[in-house]
Amino acid sequence: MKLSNKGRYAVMALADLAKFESNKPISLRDISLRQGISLLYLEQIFLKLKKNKIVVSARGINGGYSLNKEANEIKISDVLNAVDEKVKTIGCSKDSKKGCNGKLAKCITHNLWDELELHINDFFNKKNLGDLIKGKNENTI
Amino acid sequence: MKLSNKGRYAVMALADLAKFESNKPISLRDISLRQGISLLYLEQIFLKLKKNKIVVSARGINGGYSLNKEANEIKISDVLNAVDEKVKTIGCSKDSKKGCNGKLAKCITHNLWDELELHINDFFNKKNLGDLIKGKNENTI
DNA sequence: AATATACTTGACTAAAATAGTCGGGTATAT
DNA sequence: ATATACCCGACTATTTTAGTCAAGTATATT
Ligand code: FES
Ligand code: FES
Repeated sequence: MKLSNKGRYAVMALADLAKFESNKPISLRDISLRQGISLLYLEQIFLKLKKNKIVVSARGINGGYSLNKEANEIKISDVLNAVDEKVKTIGCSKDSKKGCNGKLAKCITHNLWDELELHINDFFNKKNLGDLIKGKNENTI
Repeated sequence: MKLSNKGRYAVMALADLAKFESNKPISLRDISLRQGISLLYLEQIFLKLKKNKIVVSARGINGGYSLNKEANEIKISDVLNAVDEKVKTIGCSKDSKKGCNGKLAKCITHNLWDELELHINDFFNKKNLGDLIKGKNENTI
Protein backbone atom coordinates (compact mmCIF):
# COMPACT_ATOMS: atom_id res chain seq x y z
CA MET A 1 0.00 0.00 0.00
CA LYS A 2 2.42 2.59 -1.25
CA LEU A 3 1.82 5.94 -2.82
CA SER A 4 3.29 6.12 -6.29
CA ASN A 5 6.02 8.50 -7.35
CA LYS A 6 4.13 9.90 -10.28
CA GLY A 7 1.54 11.60 -8.11
CA ARG A 8 4.15 12.73 -5.65
CA TYR A 9 6.35 14.13 -8.39
CA ALA A 10 3.43 15.94 -9.98
CA VAL A 11 2.64 17.72 -6.73
CA MET A 12 6.30 18.46 -6.04
CA ALA A 13 6.84 19.92 -9.48
CA LEU A 14 3.74 22.09 -9.29
CA ALA A 15 4.66 23.29 -5.84
CA ASP A 16 8.03 24.24 -7.25
CA LEU A 17 6.28 26.06 -10.07
CA ALA A 18 4.09 27.92 -7.62
CA LYS A 19 7.01 28.82 -5.43
CA PHE A 20 9.24 30.23 -8.15
CA GLU A 21 6.47 31.76 -10.19
CA SER A 22 7.10 35.03 -11.98
CA ASN A 23 5.92 36.62 -15.22
CA LYS A 24 8.11 34.19 -17.18
CA PRO A 25 7.38 30.49 -17.64
CA ILE A 26 9.63 28.01 -15.87
CA SER A 27 11.40 25.28 -17.79
CA LEU A 28 11.23 21.64 -16.81
CA ARG A 29 15.00 21.62 -16.79
CA ASP A 30 14.98 24.01 -13.84
CA ILE A 31 12.42 21.96 -11.98
CA SER A 32 14.32 18.80 -12.73
CA LEU A 33 17.50 20.24 -11.26
CA ARG A 34 15.85 21.76 -8.21
CA GLN A 35 13.68 18.78 -7.33
CA GLY A 36 15.92 15.97 -8.46
CA ILE A 37 13.35 14.44 -10.79
CA SER A 38 14.28 12.98 -14.18
CA LEU A 39 13.63 15.51 -16.92
CA LEU A 40 12.21 12.89 -19.26
CA TYR A 41 9.83 11.70 -16.59
CA LEU A 42 8.75 15.26 -15.89
CA GLU A 43 7.93 15.77 -19.55
CA GLN A 44 5.58 12.82 -19.41
CA ILE A 45 3.90 14.16 -16.30
CA PHE A 46 3.52 17.71 -17.60
CA LEU A 47 1.91 16.53 -20.80
CA LYS A 48 -0.95 15.25 -18.69
CA LEU A 49 -1.04 18.32 -16.51
CA LYS A 50 -1.32 20.39 -19.63
CA LYS A 51 -4.09 18.28 -21.13
CA ASN A 52 -6.01 18.73 -17.92
CA LYS A 53 -5.55 22.49 -17.92
CA ILE A 54 -3.53 22.60 -14.73
CA VAL A 55 -0.66 24.35 -16.51
CA VAL A 56 -0.09 26.22 -19.73
CA SER A 57 2.99 25.84 -21.86
CA ALA A 58 5.17 28.18 -23.87
CA ARG A 59 7.42 26.72 -26.53
CA GLY A 60 10.72 27.93 -27.81
CA ILE A 61 13.87 29.23 -26.32
CA ASN A 62 12.51 30.99 -23.26
CA GLY A 63 9.63 28.58 -22.96
CA GLY A 64 8.39 26.56 -20.04
CA TYR A 65 5.27 26.07 -18.00
CA SER A 66 3.10 28.31 -15.82
CA LEU A 67 0.15 27.54 -13.59
CA ASN A 68 -3.19 28.04 -15.29
CA LYS A 69 -4.86 29.27 -12.09
CA GLU A 70 -3.89 30.72 -8.75
CA ALA A 71 -2.04 28.20 -6.60
CA ASN A 72 -4.76 28.17 -4.00
CA GLU A 73 -7.37 27.38 -6.61
CA ILE A 74 -5.62 24.16 -7.60
CA LYS A 75 -6.64 21.29 -5.37
CA ILE A 76 -4.35 18.34 -4.79
CA SER A 77 -7.15 16.12 -6.02
CA ASP A 78 -7.14 17.99 -9.34
CA VAL A 79 -3.45 17.28 -9.71
CA LEU A 80 -3.71 13.60 -8.86
CA ASN A 81 -6.66 13.09 -11.16
CA ALA A 82 -4.76 14.77 -13.96
CA VAL A 83 -1.92 12.27 -13.76
CA ASP A 84 -4.28 9.30 -13.35
CA GLU A 85 -3.43 8.64 -9.74
CA LYS A 86 -6.95 8.13 -8.53
CA VAL A 87 -7.25 6.29 -5.24
CA LYS A 88 -8.72 2.82 -5.67
CA THR A 89 -9.48 0.93 -2.50
CA ILE A 90 -12.17 -1.52 -3.52
CA GLY A 91 -11.70 -4.78 -5.38
CA CYS A 92 -14.99 -4.69 -7.21
CA SER A 93 -16.20 -2.54 -10.04
CA LYS A 94 -17.96 0.39 -8.45
CA ASP A 95 -20.96 0.54 -10.75
CA SER A 96 -21.56 -3.13 -11.47
CA LYS A 97 -23.89 -5.03 -9.17
CA LYS A 98 -21.35 -7.84 -8.77
CA GLY A 99 -18.94 -8.07 -5.88
CA CYS A 100 -15.24 -8.72 -5.83
CA ASN A 101 -13.89 -12.20 -6.57
CA GLY A 102 -16.81 -12.78 -8.91
CA LYS A 103 -19.37 -12.96 -6.14
CA LEU A 104 -22.96 -11.95 -6.74
CA ALA A 105 -23.38 -9.58 -3.81
CA LYS A 106 -21.08 -6.98 -2.30
CA CYS A 107 -18.67 -8.50 0.18
CA ILE A 108 -18.73 -7.76 3.89
CA THR A 109 -15.78 -5.37 3.67
CA HIS A 110 -17.06 -3.37 0.72
CA ASN A 111 -18.43 -0.48 2.76
CA LEU A 112 -15.22 -0.17 4.71
CA TRP A 113 -13.11 0.41 1.61
CA ASP A 114 -15.69 2.68 0.16
CA GLU A 115 -15.64 4.85 3.26
CA LEU A 116 -11.87 4.87 3.21
CA GLU A 117 -11.86 6.09 -0.35
CA LEU A 118 -14.18 8.94 0.59
CA HIS A 119 -12.01 9.74 3.58
CA ILE A 120 -8.88 10.02 1.44
CA ASN A 121 -10.51 11.95 -1.37
CA ASP A 122 -11.88 14.33 1.19
CA PHE A 123 -8.35 15.04 2.34
CA PHE A 124 -7.15 15.72 -1.18
CA ASN A 125 -10.10 17.97 -1.87
CA LYS A 126 -9.40 20.13 1.12
CA LYS A 127 -5.74 20.75 0.33
CA ASN A 128 -4.47 22.96 -2.43
CA LEU A 129 -1.13 23.94 -3.85
CA GLY A 130 -1.21 27.26 -2.05
CA ASP A 131 -1.24 25.47 1.30
CA LEU A 132 2.08 23.89 0.45
CA ILE A 133 4.00 27.06 -0.20
CA LYS A 134 2.65 29.19 2.63
CA GLY A 135 5.81 28.95 4.70
CA LYS A 136 8.18 29.69 1.86
CA ASN A 137 11.03 30.32 4.24
CA GLU A 138 10.76 27.01 6.00
CA ASN A 139 13.53 24.47 5.94
CA THR A 140 12.28 22.86 2.78
CA ILE A 141 13.51 22.79 -0.76
CA MET B 1 -2.41 4.21 -5.88
CA LYS B 2 -4.23 0.98 -5.33
CA LEU B 3 -4.95 -0.95 -2.18
CA SER B 4 -3.41 -4.41 -2.31
CA ASN B 5 -5.34 -7.65 -2.15
CA LYS B 6 -3.39 -9.07 0.75
CA GLY B 7 -4.71 -6.54 3.22
CA ARG B 8 -8.18 -6.72 1.77
CA TYR B 9 -8.18 -10.51 1.92
CA ALA B 10 -6.92 -10.50 5.49
CA VAL B 11 -9.79 -8.31 6.61
CA MET B 12 -12.32 -10.28 4.57
CA ALA B 13 -11.18 -13.57 6.00
CA LEU B 14 -11.22 -12.30 9.57
CA ALA B 15 -14.64 -10.79 9.10
CA ASP B 16 -15.77 -14.19 7.87
CA LEU B 17 -14.21 -15.77 10.92
CA ALA B 18 -15.97 -13.33 13.19
CA LYS B 19 -19.27 -13.82 11.44
CA PHE B 20 -19.30 -17.63 11.57
CA GLU B 21 -17.64 -17.91 14.94
CA SER B 22 -18.70 -20.74 17.26
CA ASN B 23 -16.99 -22.85 19.89
CA LYS B 24 -15.19 -24.77 17.13
CA PRO B 25 -12.35 -23.39 15.03
CA ILE B 26 -13.03 -22.64 11.37
CA SER B 27 -10.90 -24.16 8.65
CA LEU B 28 -9.28 -22.09 5.91
CA ARG B 29 -10.97 -24.38 3.41
CA ASP B 30 -14.35 -23.06 4.52
CA ILE B 31 -13.21 -19.47 4.33
CA SER B 32 -11.66 -20.08 0.95
CA LEU B 33 -14.93 -21.45 -0.42
CA ARG B 34 -17.11 -18.77 1.12
CA GLN B 35 -14.93 -15.81 0.23
CA GLY B 36 -13.49 -17.03 -3.04
CA ILE B 37 -9.89 -16.58 -1.96
CA SER B 38 -7.18 -19.08 -2.91
CA LEU B 39 -6.58 -21.54 -0.07
CA LEU B 40 -2.83 -21.45 -0.52
CA TYR B 41 -2.81 -17.67 -0.38
CA LEU B 42 -4.95 -17.73 2.75
CA GLU B 43 -2.47 -20.06 4.44
CA GLN B 44 0.26 -17.53 3.83
CA ILE B 45 -1.85 -14.73 5.24
CA PHE B 46 -2.97 -16.63 8.32
CA LEU B 47 0.57 -17.53 9.23
CA LYS B 48 1.23 -13.84 9.71
CA LEU B 49 -2.03 -13.28 11.53
CA LYS B 50 -1.07 -16.07 13.88
CA LYS B 51 2.43 -14.74 14.49
CA ASN B 52 0.87 -11.42 15.40
CA LYS B 53 -1.58 -12.99 17.83
CA ILE B 54 -4.67 -11.97 15.88
CA VAL B 55 -5.83 -15.59 15.62
CA VAL B 56 -5.05 -18.90 17.31
CA SER B 57 -4.78 -22.17 15.44
CA ALA B 58 -5.81 -25.75 16.13
CA ARG B 59 -4.19 -28.51 14.11
CA GLY B 60 -5.58 -31.84 13.11
CA ILE B 61 -8.77 -33.10 11.66
CA ASN B 62 -11.23 -30.67 13.21
CA GLY B 63 -8.69 -27.90 13.30
CA GLY B 64 -8.84 -24.38 12.03
CA TYR B 65 -8.49 -20.85 13.30
CA SER B 66 -10.32 -18.74 15.87
CA LEU B 67 -10.04 -15.09 16.78
CA ASN B 68 -7.73 -14.44 19.70
CA LYS B 69 -9.85 -11.55 21.01
CA GLU B 70 -13.37 -10.25 20.68
CA ALA B 71 -14.12 -8.98 17.20
CA ASN B 72 -14.63 -5.44 18.42
CA GLU B 73 -11.26 -5.46 20.13
CA ILE B 74 -9.45 -6.12 16.87
CA LYS B 75 -8.73 -2.91 15.00
CA ILE B 76 -8.35 -2.87 11.24
CA SER B 77 -4.96 -1.30 11.74
CA ASP B 78 -3.89 -4.34 13.79
CA VAL B 79 -4.84 -6.59 10.93
CA LEU B 80 -3.08 -4.55 8.27
CA ASN B 81 0.06 -4.23 10.34
CA ALA B 82 0.06 -7.98 10.89
CA VAL B 83 0.17 -8.69 7.17
CA ASP B 84 2.73 -5.94 6.48
CA GLU B 85 0.34 -3.65 4.70
CA LYS B 86 1.40 -0.49 6.40
CA VAL B 87 0.49 2.70 4.60
CA LYS B 88 3.52 4.45 3.16
CA THR B 89 2.91 7.83 1.63
CA ILE B 90 6.25 9.56 1.86
CA GLY B 91 9.24 9.06 -0.37
CA CYS B 92 11.88 9.69 2.24
CA SER B 93 12.98 7.63 5.19
CA LYS B 94 10.95 8.83 8.13
CA ASP B 95 13.72 8.92 10.72
CA SER B 96 16.68 10.04 8.61
CA LYS B 97 17.34 13.74 8.29
CA LYS B 98 17.64 13.46 4.53
CA GLY B 99 14.79 14.17 2.16
CA CYS B 100 13.53 12.19 -0.78
CA ASN B 101 15.53 12.07 -4.01
CA GLY B 102 18.73 12.33 -1.98
CA LYS B 103 18.11 15.95 -0.99
CA LEU B 104 19.49 17.30 2.24
CA ALA B 105 16.32 18.86 3.59
CA LYS B 106 12.72 17.68 3.60
CA CYS B 107 10.94 18.51 0.39
CA ILE B 108 8.08 20.96 0.14
CA THR B 109 5.47 18.23 -0.03
CA HIS B 110 6.76 16.19 2.88
CA ASN B 111 4.27 17.48 5.42
CA LEU B 112 1.37 16.85 3.09
CA TRP B 113 2.13 13.14 2.76
CA ASP B 114 2.85 12.88 6.42
CA GLU B 115 -0.54 14.34 7.27
CA LEU B 116 -2.19 12.02 4.81
CA GLU B 117 -0.57 9.04 6.44
CA LEU B 118 -1.89 10.14 9.82
CA HIS B 119 -5.31 10.71 8.31
CA ILE B 120 -5.46 7.19 6.91
CA ASN B 121 -4.04 5.49 9.98
CA ASP B 122 -6.57 7.35 12.04
CA PHE B 123 -9.32 5.80 9.97
CA PHE B 124 -7.94 2.30 10.42
CA ASN B 125 -7.51 2.82 14.15
CA LYS B 126 -11.12 3.80 14.61
CA LYS B 127 -12.60 0.81 12.80
CA ASN B 128 -12.67 -2.71 14.16
CA LEU B 129 -13.79 -6.10 12.94
CA GLY B 130 -16.94 -5.89 15.01
CA ASP B 131 -18.07 -2.85 13.03
CA LEU B 132 -18.03 -4.92 9.88
CA ILE B 133 -20.36 -7.66 11.04
CA LYS B 134 -22.92 -5.55 12.84
CA GLY B 135 -25.55 -5.88 10.13
CA LYS B 136 -25.14 -9.63 9.72
CA ASN B 137 -28.37 -9.87 7.75
CA GLU B 138 -27.41 -7.29 5.20
CA ASN B 139 -27.08 -8.14 1.57
CA THR B 140 -23.45 -9.09 1.91
CA ILE B 141 -21.59 -12.37 1.82
C1' DA C 1 -2.08 -48.18 14.21
C1' DA C 2 -3.67 -46.18 9.92
C1' DT C 3 -5.64 -42.45 7.77
C1' DA C 4 -7.49 -38.17 6.43
C1' DT C 5 -7.60 -33.45 7.61
C1' DA C 6 -5.70 -29.16 8.16
C1' DC C 7 -2.10 -26.23 9.91
C1' DT C 8 3.38 -24.99 9.07
C1' DT C 9 7.18 -23.13 6.46
C1' DG C 10 10.23 -21.38 3.10
C1' DA C 11 11.15 -20.90 -1.50
C1' DC C 12 9.62 -20.25 -5.94
C1' DT C 13 7.16 -18.32 -10.25
C1' DA C 14 3.96 -15.47 -12.76
C1' DA C 15 1.68 -11.39 -13.55
C1' DA C 16 0.89 -6.71 -13.19
C1' DA C 17 1.99 -2.08 -12.05
C1' DT C 18 5.34 1.49 -11.82
C1' DA C 19 9.31 4.00 -13.08
C1' DG C 20 11.94 5.70 -16.22
C1' DT C 21 14.00 5.97 -21.18
C1' DC C 22 14.34 6.62 -26.21
C1' DG C 23 13.79 8.57 -30.65
C1' DG C 24 12.13 11.53 -33.46
C1' DG C 25 9.42 15.22 -33.79
C1' DT C 26 7.65 20.94 -33.72
C1' DA C 27 7.56 25.84 -32.34
C1' DT C 28 10.00 30.03 -31.28
C1' DA C 29 13.30 33.67 -29.42
C1' DT C 30 17.77 35.24 -30.45
C1' DA D 1 20.49 29.41 -38.74
C1' DT D 2 20.51 27.59 -34.43
C1' DA D 3 19.86 26.37 -29.82
C1' DT D 4 16.30 25.71 -26.53
C1' DA D 5 12.50 23.52 -24.75
C1' DC D 6 7.94 21.66 -25.38
C1' DC D 7 5.42 17.46 -27.80
C1' DC D 8 4.24 12.56 -28.27
C1' DG D 9 4.04 7.60 -28.67
C1' DA D 10 6.24 3.54 -27.86
C1' DC D 11 9.42 1.02 -25.46
C1' DT D 12 12.16 -1.37 -21.53
C1' DA D 13 13.56 -2.22 -16.95
C1' DT D 14 12.47 -2.64 -12.28
C1' DT D 15 9.80 -3.55 -8.48
C1' DT D 16 5.89 -5.12 -6.19
C1' DT D 17 2.12 -8.04 -5.72
C1' DA D 18 -0.24 -12.27 -6.32
C1' DG D 19 -0.39 -16.72 -6.16
C1' DT D 20 1.75 -21.61 -6.23
C1' DC D 21 4.58 -25.58 -4.87
C1' DA D 22 6.74 -29.06 -2.20
C1' DA D 23 7.60 -31.14 1.75
C1' DG D 24 6.53 -31.26 6.01
C1' DT D 25 3.94 -31.83 11.37
C1' DA D 26 0.11 -32.40 14.66
C1' DT D 27 -4.24 -34.44 15.84
C1' DA D 28 -9.09 -36.40 15.83
C1' DT D 29 -11.39 -40.26 14.13
C1' DT D 30 -11.94 -45.07 12.74
S1 FES E 1 -14.92 -4.87 -2.26
FE1 FES E 1 -16.79 -4.48 -3.25
S2 FES E 1 -17.62 -6.49 -3.10
FE2 FES E 1 -15.74 -6.90 -2.15
S1 FES F 1 8.68 13.22 1.01
FE1 FES F 1 9.92 13.52 2.76
S2 FES F 1 11.41 14.80 1.84
FE2 FES F 1 10.22 14.50 0.09
